[in-house]
Amino acid sequence: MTGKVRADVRAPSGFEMDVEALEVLQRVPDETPFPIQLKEAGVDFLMEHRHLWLRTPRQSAILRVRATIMRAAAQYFDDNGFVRTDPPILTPNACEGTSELFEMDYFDDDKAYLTQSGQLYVEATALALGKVYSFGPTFRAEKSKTRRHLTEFWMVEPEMAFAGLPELLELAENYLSFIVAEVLKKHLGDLKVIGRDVTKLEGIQAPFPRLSYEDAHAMLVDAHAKGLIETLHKDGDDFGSPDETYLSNQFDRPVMVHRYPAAFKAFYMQPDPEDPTKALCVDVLAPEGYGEIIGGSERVADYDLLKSRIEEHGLPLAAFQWYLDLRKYGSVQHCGFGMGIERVVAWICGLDHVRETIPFARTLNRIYP
RNA sequence: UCCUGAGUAGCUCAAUGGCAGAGCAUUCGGCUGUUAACCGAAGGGUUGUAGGUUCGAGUCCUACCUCAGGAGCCA
Repeated sequence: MTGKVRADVRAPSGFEMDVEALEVLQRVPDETPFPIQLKEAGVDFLMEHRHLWLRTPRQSAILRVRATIMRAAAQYFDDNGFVRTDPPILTPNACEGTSELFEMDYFDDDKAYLTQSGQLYVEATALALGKVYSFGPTFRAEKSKTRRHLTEFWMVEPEMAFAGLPELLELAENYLSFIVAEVLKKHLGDLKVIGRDVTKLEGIQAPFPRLSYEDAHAMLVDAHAKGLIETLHKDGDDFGSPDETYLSNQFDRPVMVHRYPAAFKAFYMQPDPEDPTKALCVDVLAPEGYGEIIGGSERVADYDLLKSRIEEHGLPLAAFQWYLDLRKYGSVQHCGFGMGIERVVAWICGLDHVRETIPFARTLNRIYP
């Protein structure tokens, strides 16, 4: 359509266009009308028509916000001395275990796996370049059917040499604050279309609350005594989803839970020198029940300790030889975290499910379209 | 893998064990300052699949399939 735009108080937008010419580019047959109505529809139907669902105002708005989040997620690091070093997507071994990987044949005799994290590789580039990050798709073959899980999702992973947990916490809170600010700067209109309460985002500014595992445990015991959560948290156990939801709901900005028991954490996490049963790690829990959006830690820098950790976890030493080399030839303190883009988009947009945060979500039961 | 719930018209949903319906969409007619319009009419069904109980099953029973979101695990 072409024509002249004029102001008109009767129009909701304040403007009307007087059409002077109209050309039909394509006529959709009446018998097969456009399948998506601006009415309520079921999840299965909408996902089956994801390629057309994208044309609705709300879905378009979400993808515009996602694009800004992805740009901001890279820009912050680019502007702060980090070098982008993307790790391989095809990997020879698991990062932390082998149970949840997508496996494929790699030519004649070998197996390859789709990466579930680039972390081990960015440790290598960090020890070469200082401050680095990676940003790309990752894959988990977990049979998780929840509003927070995709089998294919995008992760951004910074890694810093000569830095430890305190620096990592600062990085995380400044990083998230920057991303939220960028979205608020550019997408108030889109957030309105999405129906997001932006007052919840305006307060997302560093510093973020810090909560030790011990203090978090105490809060959960207290909450259970008051009947606010069903199951009693046992000291020394990991937090369950309901625990994390409760904890995050006690704060109006992301809460950084640190120093979990090393017993149930990954083999590469550095023990706390003040209490070696704890790991120098952090989970950042988003507000409003959106769960863990960042997980990170200081890494084991010592060769012998790392080697014994690998053995304790029953992992094949041969596969980690190169990773051990990083400790053999000039090892220094280093740390990093991984942030799941889709969970951040879901949180910032206030969505019910991460499947709306990515153009074509891959989930346990769907790989079409 | 486990738990819970749901499968009825293109979509969203009704229907005490007793004639399978409504709104939206589609078609036709009317109306209209509309923007998820409004008024009238029409067409549209193997009630997820396979068995079973019953005079009679969308409804009750069994198995299976599909989907949902929760647990576990994770970002």
